[in-house]
Amino acid sequence: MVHTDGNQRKPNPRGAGGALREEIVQAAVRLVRGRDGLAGITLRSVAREARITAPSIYGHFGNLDAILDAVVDRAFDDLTATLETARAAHAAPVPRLRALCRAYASFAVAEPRLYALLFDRDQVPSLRAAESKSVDTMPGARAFAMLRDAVRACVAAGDSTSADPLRDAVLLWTALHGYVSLLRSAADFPWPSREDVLDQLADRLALVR
Amino acid sequence: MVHTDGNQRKPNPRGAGGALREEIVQAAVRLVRGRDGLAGITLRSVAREARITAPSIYGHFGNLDAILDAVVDRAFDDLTATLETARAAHAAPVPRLRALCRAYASFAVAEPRLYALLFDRDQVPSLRAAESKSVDTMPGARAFAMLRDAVRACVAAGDSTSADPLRDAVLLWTALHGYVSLLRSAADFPWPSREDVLDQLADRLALVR
DNA sequence: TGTACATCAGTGAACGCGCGTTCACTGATGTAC
DNA sequence: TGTACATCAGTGAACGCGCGTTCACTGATGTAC
Repeated sequence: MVHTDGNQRKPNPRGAGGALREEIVQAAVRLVRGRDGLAGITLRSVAREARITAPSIYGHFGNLDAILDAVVDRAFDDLTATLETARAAHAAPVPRLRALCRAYASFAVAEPRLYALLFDRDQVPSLRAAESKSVDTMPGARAFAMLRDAVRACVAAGDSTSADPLRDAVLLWTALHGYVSLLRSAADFPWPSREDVLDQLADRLALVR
Repeated sequence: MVHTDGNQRKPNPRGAGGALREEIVQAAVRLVRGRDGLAGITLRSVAREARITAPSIYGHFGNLDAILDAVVDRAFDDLTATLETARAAHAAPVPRLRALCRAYASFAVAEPRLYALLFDRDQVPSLRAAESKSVDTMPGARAFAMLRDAVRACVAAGDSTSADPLRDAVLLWTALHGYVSLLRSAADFPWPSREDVLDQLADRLALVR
């Protein structure tokens, strides 16, 4: 007996095989968010979480990596949505840029294991490198594009002296990523306040006047 | 038969049980550096790499995490040594600071999986958080202290306008970490040249005149 | 100097477990005639 | 309207494998007498 209680899934109706695919992804998301993070994820553990048997996975995903790819796409969607909400809340370029930085950090702090899944994976063994995706089709492209556009808007409004907004957006992104990554792995470190760190990074790297 | 060839270890001499401990650590380092990184490491794989049987590990380490802790310490020693070499090569504060940044990035690029082991581990399930180490006793303390002192030296020499060198060293460290981490996980990204990124980060975050 | 014995360093067999994957199957639902 | 059948969605048993860990052991080396 796989399930601990007597509840038995009843199969999805005929045309709705895709519904289980969605349930599998959601189960994997729950496990990644959970205490063990990536370490606790196996094909069988995802099946248990989704309350199905392990072989049922194969109808929807070829292997565990395919499931994780779907989780990555989902997490990038969530990150992008978070940033879009922050962007919509501010019209002036500089407050908008700072709000994006805060939203980025908030997402990473609120969902540390989901965030780590996005960026802490070694890319070499995956297929993504071989596909040689361009920037525009990279999963995080929309998120980065928002940051880049926000820097450009600061320049256009005369609030930034940046001579190379694209490069400076890259600098800001790397710094944001480094900050939230180290917050997680070096939690004991005597960090300055989050607002201070984020505002200083944004002001200095985007060359805000 | 565990070994593929006929070579049989001959036990270390009486007082030299510690020699095997060292060989185990070195074997684990080789595996972490190898293609599979952390994913390929098990207690048995370490034993195979060290050409001993799995139970022999227990004479020297309680479990796999204890071995990895030793690998982390070793890697931090290597990182620190790399930084010390770079520091010794320059006397003037600003060139010295920039050299430290370049050395930090070089280490991370040359040893991506070893570097990831240092910082990409989730700290929560480990014992390190519970030990509540202070900054001074954190494994990477010496490395960070070098960066901090380099920023302070720039201020003392009038080459930096930083009003808070400690905080600005933190900013620089986070940015360096973010850069080398993303270099690994987003290798497809159209990165600006490494020299440009590193010099801009150092100049802006350490407020070099 | 000899010899019995303790200690050290590591081996080899065995265990139970969870894993990925395969295979034949079941039972409900839609469809052709 | 019936009924045979195909298809769909998922089950359950089984497999071989590598894992961590235990246990009794071996054989070399040092030590007490």
